[in-house]
Amino acid sequence: MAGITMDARIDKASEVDSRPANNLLRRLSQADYALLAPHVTVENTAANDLLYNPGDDVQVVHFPCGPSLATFLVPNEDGRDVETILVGREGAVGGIVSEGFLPAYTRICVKFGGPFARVNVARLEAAKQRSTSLRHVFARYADCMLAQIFQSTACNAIHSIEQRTAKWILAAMERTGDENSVPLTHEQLATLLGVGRSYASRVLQSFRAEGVLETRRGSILVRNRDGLRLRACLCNDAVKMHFEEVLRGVYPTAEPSSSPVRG
Amino acid sequence: MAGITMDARIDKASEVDSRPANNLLRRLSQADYALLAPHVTVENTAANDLLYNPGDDVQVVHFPCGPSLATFLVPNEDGRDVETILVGREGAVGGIVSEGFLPAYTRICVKFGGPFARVNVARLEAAKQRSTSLRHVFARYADCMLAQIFQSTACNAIHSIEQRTAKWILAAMERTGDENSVPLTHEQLATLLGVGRSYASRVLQSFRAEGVLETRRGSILVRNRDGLRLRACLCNDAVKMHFEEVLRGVYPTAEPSSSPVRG
DNA sequence: TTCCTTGTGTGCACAAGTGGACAGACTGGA
DNA sequence: TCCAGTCTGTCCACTTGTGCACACAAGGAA
Repeated sequence: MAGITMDARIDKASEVDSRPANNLLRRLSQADYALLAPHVTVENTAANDLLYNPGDDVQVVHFPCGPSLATFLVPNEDGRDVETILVGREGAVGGIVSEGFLPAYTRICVKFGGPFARVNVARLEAAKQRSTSLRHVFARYADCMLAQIFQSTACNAIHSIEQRTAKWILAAMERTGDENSVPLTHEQLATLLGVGRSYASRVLQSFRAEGVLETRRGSILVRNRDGLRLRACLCNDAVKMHFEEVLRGVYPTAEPSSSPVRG
Repeated sequence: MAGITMDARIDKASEVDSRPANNLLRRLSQADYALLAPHVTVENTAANDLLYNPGDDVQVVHFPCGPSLATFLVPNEDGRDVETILVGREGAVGGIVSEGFLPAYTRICVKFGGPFARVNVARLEAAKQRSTSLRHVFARYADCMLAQIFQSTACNAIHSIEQRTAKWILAAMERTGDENSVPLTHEQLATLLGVGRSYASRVLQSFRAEGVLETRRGSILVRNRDGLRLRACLCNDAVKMHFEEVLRGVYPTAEPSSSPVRG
């Protein structure tokens, strides 16, 4: 514990690197993370795994790591779920706002499979009670998540399907860190936007005609990211700005945050 | 303080009645409310007063009382704000999720004027630190508010303007306690739904043709509430159910909660 | 009363999005 | 290698919603 400054710095750096690849967890101070560390486990998930169904007791917070992605689905009278927001390595799902032990309102679903860190919500709440700074990080993230949902509400009200399609693809790529592909069928894209499949195909077709992307069976390859940005609404950017104000460095940047190794 | 049981009971009842007419404040135990009471003030507002603009530091929690109504507006690139959720006497606005002292993401606007109770957010947070039960009431409300926004996101994605119009009118009436009128021009209705004015007029016209409502210059008179319910999506009900599970009795019922005085 | 502003009803041409259909193209597994 | 199931591109008729225009109605101020 009482190492010289240099050692402490090195310890801290390597300690952060050994944490799960989730920006929220990595944002915590060493002391704060130490409160959680004994209760953190990591599990692998596959696409379409369900983390919560409406009405489930929320007892575990899930932190997407690396390229994993979760979404909140709102069930609908026809049985069609509507996808609302994406959560990747910048955040967490489950009891973030409610502080747990309440019935889930939405369904939470793994969109792109991969590792998720898990912490029991009671352990997290206990840690929040012990550390103000830890509590604040989570309150700040809750605020960012709220911003994301608000923006999404507005976006669905007024932006065209073309804009929303482009937005969704960019948002997914930012979070996974994948520079140019999204593993998604037209059908899945249509469902998550809440639109008809044939129209989704047509939008992709128009993007393809303009050289913005290519389509493969089951995936979309982005060829011109700036072109896609031009066709997207600004909802992503608005949310990103709020993240930067409230939780600087947590929102994934375009540059892969992993290895800036040169040489 | 050390009165006999009977006196205490009477004290409590009258004490609740003397609180501002906000269901969240009235839901608090006497002890919890006592922590807040010294810091509660009540102010009158007029329609279109702004409580927060995006970027403002959130320092005060506002509790709509009686028929007052606030809305969260998401600013848009064209300058058109998009209205997202309504908050009436079942809730509060400002720092509910963020716990304050962060820049506001949305604009918060008084939709229908009237009294609002105000509490400094730092005072509220201090009270939450002292009382677990008080903290839980607010965490539960935050969860309900989140549910409301999620539902709104889904609603905007898939429900028709006719359904959303009916939903909005019903939601506003539930909250104000006004049994059959909503003070709104077609223009305002259109703006808050994010649609064109002429189409909003046409939807109202069709409702009128079916005997569901009448229109006056600047207000809408509901003639057949069940008919309106039939034409609305079920989003209101889904949110209401979550309120009942999580914060029973806080969501305003159809019956005016005020004076069940007989004789 | 008269004027002037704001709100309302409606017509029209057009854009956006739906939902069903179907042929052809991929791809994994037998 | 072939088959079956899924995914994709495109067509079509139709509904929903847009945006603009314009005449008329209501109601407060002078």
